Amino acid sequence: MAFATSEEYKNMAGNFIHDIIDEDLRTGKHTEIVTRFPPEPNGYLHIGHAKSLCLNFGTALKYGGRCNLRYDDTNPSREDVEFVKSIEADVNWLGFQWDKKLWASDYFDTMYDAAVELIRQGKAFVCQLTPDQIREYRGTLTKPGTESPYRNRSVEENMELFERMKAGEFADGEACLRAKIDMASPNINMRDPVIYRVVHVSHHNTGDKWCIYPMYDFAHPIEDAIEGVTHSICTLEFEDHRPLYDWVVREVGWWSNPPRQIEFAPLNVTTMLMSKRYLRKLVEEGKVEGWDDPRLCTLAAVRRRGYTPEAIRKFCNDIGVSKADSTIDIAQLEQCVREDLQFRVPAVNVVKNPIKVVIDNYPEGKLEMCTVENNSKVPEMGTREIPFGRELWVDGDDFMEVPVKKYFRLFPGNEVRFKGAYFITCNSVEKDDDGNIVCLHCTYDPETHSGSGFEGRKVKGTIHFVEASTAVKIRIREYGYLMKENEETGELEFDPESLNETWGYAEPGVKDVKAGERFQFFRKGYYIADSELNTDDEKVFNSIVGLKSSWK
RNA sequence: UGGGGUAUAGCCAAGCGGUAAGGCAACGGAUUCUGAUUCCGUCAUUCGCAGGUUCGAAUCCUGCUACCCUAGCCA
Repeated sequence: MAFATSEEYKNMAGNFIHDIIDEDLRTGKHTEIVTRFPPEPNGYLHIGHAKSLCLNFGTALKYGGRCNLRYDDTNPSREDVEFVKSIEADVNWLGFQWDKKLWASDYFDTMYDAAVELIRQGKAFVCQLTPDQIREYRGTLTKPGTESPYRNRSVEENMELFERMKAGEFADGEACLRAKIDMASPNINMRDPVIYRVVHVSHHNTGDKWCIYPMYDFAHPIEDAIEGVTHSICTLEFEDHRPLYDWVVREVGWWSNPPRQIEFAPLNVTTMLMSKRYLRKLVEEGKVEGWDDPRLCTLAAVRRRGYTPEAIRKFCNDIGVSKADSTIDIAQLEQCVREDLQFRVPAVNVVKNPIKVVIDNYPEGKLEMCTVENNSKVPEMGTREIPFGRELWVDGDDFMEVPVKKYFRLFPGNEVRFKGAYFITCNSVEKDDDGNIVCLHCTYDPETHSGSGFEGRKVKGTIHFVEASTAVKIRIREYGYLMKENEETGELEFDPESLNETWGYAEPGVKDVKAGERFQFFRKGYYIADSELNTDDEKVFNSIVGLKSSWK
């Protein structure tokens, strides 16, 4: 496993969060930087989480600090430890190591004590309004709320009631603990927010010890404070909650140097939908193969699709961090993937929509081996031998019966280089009765073999081929992305045609490829041997990203 | 209609009173036994709009406008 290095982040372009940290370091407010990544275990991590991961772990790496992985498991009714394994695998795969692995539920005792402390100070009360009533009493965006009739209970009464809540004497929704702040606040989060609720559900970690659970707004600042988190980095939607976050750590009063919440804009990528809710729906409705369907934006999916952690980290560094709403073009992500792959992935000859070529002046039955580079940019990756013979397959895109202008691959009367082999001239096209191409009749020039130093004449085009008698048939799964723009509304919607299966031939060497190996298919882009579907008999490749091509 | 946020190129994004970095995309051109890669070049007289302060404003002030978030006992 190749973990991210501090080098990778030390020199990263500054962002406004690091400006704040630099200032805190300069003034001596902090000497060590502590961050955290706090997923709720209720789904798979996706590309959007990758940005948060890179920010939190990257910041810790940059400043030589620490970053904890902490599960925000304060609501037992919607979490599932099933997801824990995948979350940890994904964090590690992306290349990050947590300092400590923690659970919010480990702090339930402390949180309970903190709630009692607020009650003792007269800053929290047990409310027995129904959920509907609480909503009515809360007021609206423009109208202030009204105070709960239970707001002015005595400390003793609140203590007793809260104890009874804990003891299970109330059903779900019959009572809750609320912070006593300000029902007239223009910030709705400050209108006596609920901080503890009754949930009679067994918790994966604490079992049936509790039937009351803290709300996010109360729990999160306490979790951060307990762990000594210095900078609690989260997305923009929590900006309005910051006053409450600060209120909790201040009023509980147990921490002298409490954490600071800083918000950044969440990641959006064109054609990728980051909504966990929607992802779950697609999985449950069977519209996709699972959480790791390569069309999805989950880390498990892009891993299967063939993206590398290095490419994703580069992407996250490249896009920067700000508070402006943004949608990054998928092309930027794909460019990072190509950039990373091009120096570490070998090429393999593969043809799609194959067309048969017969070299009429080449001896029948003869096979010779041609030497080709595994990666033209990395000589250390060596060479391999591929067979050349009388009958070959070429890619459907490499032949045009009637060439358009500036097309310099195969067409009747044209001579091209078969990469690693000879100059080949296309003489005629043989067709069946229906007009379908049977084969291309060609001739080769024995003097033009690769490496022979032949300089007699030049050709403009170089194409690749697969020798027919040794060719391996392969299945190719070309993944688009899950969503496409509706042409009328412009809205993103599920694209049922985002998976296209096709087939082709590859050079014999692919028999030995192992699941998960990546290749550059000549002129076709980058592919990965599918780790789920690959068998000894059938090689299946998933598309990663296409090659750029200036020729249309 | 309250409160909170954000506006710099097609998409991101630096910039913090001294005359608009960088990346992606696009477009030219060179090299290439992959129309890839690589390489060079072009791409904001202007920073949402309107005023003001200043020798000087994307940066400071005033007033607008647009978009996002926000009324869970979710996180």
